[in-house]
Amino acid sequence: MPDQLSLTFAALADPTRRAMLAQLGKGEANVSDLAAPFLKNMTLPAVTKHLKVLENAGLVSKGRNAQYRPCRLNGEPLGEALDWMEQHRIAWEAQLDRLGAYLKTKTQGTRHGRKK
Amino acid sequence: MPDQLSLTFAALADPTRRAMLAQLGKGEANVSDLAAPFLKNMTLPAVTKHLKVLENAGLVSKGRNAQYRPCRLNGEPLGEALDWMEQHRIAWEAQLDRLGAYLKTKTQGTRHGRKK
DNA sequence: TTTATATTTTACTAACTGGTTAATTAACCA
DNA sequence: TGGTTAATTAACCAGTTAGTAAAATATAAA
Repeated sequence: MPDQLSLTFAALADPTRRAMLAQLGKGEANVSDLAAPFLKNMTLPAVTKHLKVLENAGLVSKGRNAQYRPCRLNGEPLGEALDWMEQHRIAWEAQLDRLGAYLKTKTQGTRHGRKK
Repeated sequence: MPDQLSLTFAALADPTRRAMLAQLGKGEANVSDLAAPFLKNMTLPAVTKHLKVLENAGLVSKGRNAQYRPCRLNGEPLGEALDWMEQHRIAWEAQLDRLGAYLKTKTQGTRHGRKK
């Protein structure tokens, strides 16, 4: 049984699932709404499976409304994954500094503006 | 051939690999240095394979020094993954707001330092 | 009650993952 | 030269993943 962080990252490791999450970020959606953009490329059961991965990772929860299953985002595990990355970002960048690379061109401006 | 973002998240979806990245964040390390903390749980070829996943995702690059293979972090794809998450964070949190949930109980304090 | 819509389940693939042991390559050291 | 250390490769296995087609379930609508 993998840890939560691994479940979350694994769930993110697929463009279909990332797109579904992005759409859910705009609000609740039924399975067929979520599936619509992908039905050119895959069948509905395939989408159901992706959704199941997102559910098992705790990123999405599904309700019931008649024959519909309205899905909504659960941001918490995503926040934990983001935390992990933020927590190590400093070290990566330090590593990059050691190579004298990327930082100037990539992380200026607002990108990771958080701290305090 | 999966996209870079998927490769990156897939590489992160394993605690051994995350630990290796964390160690590399502190500086270069040879394969056996990287392997040391895990040799109670797995063999060296297993570590080599994990390292290969990190290399294929472009997160780690390996040099040569005599019989050693000094590995170092390449933070760039990690930054891209972080960007993706940051970019969608707002939407997740908006979604949470809509439910009036979690934020007060879960993210008070420093975690996702966001507005009042 | 029948029919249509929304979604899931089942059963089946092919490919990938994460691990193993044993053998191999590469470079140093005596 | 022979031996040791560092790391990879090869061959194999069990379990998971991502997809399919076809059947089943659940609810609404006529």
